[in-house]
Amino acid sequence: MIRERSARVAVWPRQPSRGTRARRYDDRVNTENSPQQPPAPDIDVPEQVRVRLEKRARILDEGGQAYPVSVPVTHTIAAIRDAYDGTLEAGDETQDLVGVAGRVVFQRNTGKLCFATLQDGEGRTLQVMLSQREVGADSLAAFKADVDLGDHLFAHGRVIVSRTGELSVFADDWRLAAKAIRPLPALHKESSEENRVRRRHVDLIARPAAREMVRTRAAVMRSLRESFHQRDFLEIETPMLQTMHGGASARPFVTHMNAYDIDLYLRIAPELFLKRAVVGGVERVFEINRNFRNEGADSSHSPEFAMLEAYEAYGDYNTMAALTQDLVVTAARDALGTTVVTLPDGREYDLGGEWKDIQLYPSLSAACGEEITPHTPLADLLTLAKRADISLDEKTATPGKVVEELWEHFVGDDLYAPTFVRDFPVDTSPLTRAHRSQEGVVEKWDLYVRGFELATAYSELVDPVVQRERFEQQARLAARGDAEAMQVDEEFLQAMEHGMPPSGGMGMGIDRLLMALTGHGIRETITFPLVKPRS
RNA sequence: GGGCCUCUAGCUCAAUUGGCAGAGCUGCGGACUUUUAAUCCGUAGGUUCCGGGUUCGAGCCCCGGGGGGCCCA
Repeated sequence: MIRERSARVAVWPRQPSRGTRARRYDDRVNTENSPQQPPAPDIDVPEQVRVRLEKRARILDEGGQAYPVSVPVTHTIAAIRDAYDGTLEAGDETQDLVGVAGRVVFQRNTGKLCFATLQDGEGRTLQVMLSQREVGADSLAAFKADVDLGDHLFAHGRVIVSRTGELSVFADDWRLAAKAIRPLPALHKESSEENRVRRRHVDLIARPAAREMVRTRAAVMRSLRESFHQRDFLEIETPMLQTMHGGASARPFVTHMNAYDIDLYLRIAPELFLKRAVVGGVERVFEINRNFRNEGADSSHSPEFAMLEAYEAYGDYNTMAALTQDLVVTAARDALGTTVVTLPDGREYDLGGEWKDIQLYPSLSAACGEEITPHTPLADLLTLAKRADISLDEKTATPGKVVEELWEHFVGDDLYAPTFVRDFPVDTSPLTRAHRSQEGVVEKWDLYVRGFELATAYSELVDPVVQRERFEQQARLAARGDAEAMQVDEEFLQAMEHGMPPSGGMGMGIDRLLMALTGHGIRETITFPLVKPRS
């Protein structure tokens, strides 16, 4: 059995506070619950933390509990609100006894009658009233001495409504449910975005929008899975640690496996494994899981992000379009209750109704005023890019890459209402089959919402010979210094050689779906995004 | 990668031309039996992100570094 060293905070007996210097403690000292351990002078402790540590120690000293194993809760805050809100008038008292617990978010301690507002995880609140007449002078004094903002408090008593109309538990008994050592931030002021992200646990206590985002995200995940299950898709988990990186164009993270002494890649996409599952007969398959890309981090990119991929045998990029539209619209209805998204700036767009459907080359030609086709020479495209002030790495530039850059610059940013953009260049889509009727393009669409790419889908390339050629092309790109190019995945090619049925495949960024549905940045949609450590 | 902005008490923010580092909330002590961010009186709380420099004197000016944000690519 592995024993982990427990990290406990050393607490010392009450000392007279003298001077203005912050006290210190050493959180590496294992004191095994002893409040008698002397402080080790190592780390500064703010005054408020010191005071609360002293309260904890005193409570333990006096034989009380700062962290009881449980408290006898009989009702949730929500249950009491639901049962009594609107049924009682100011001053009404019931004989209904309840035991309730929550975090203390406001305290109004008057002389002989104290008020505390308890909050649950959803942000619903309930007032507790503690009267000296009801609980006794000693108990009320202890309440004032022991309970701080941020503590978890348990109260037992009758359900009443105060004279000013606030639904309350009129306590006949109370206990500390868990003592908070760190103070809450000021609840009526917004924290800085950095603090919100770095200390999301505090953000979730303090900010309703943070709580809502977590719940919206959960509702979206649940909705997506439900939509897939209704269509008889199976959910599987494919490897996150891969010996080759492939399935997308992106720089991978590299890690090392000691047992085999080999480098492994954190996956950039689950695509190749999901296709192997389709070859093996899992004909409707999806996965929702994390991808990792070793690229920049900004307001729309995170190095670690949640991805949905789905494959359907005997489907194509048209069936995937219908599927995707339904997934998104259903998720909006399930999570928001409407298909109309209202952005924080007041802007609105509707995910319902018909979605726009445009083609890449014609829409680019119209936007930049020049005819651009799959046959437009690279040199002409580069000239256009230069004129539009788009800087490119000419060493690794291909016609398709430049066309996509041009398209994003001239068209992509303005697409707020959902729009499918169809039929992409061949050389940027090595896993996609050639278009059934148009030369020089592949059957691929990108879905744009709110100015960014939300999803992409292909009629999948299933010809193993063409697939091998495309990989070899990628390998040549890699040799020219393109770090995003795919490697030749022999395992995957052999799987394809066993025969993959004609299929449609789709990938969607889950974080981006949340961004599209809520209008917030990616760091708000991810509960605990990666943040740069402080030095 | 480039440009611009930003970092001050636990939290949110001030600080005039370079001239004694402040407020509100939180904390601590006191008063108060119907409060809603309770109120009132008193009080404590600082490595002004870090390291250099200029200056009689730097939160402020200069150089370098770090964190964060926005815009561009």
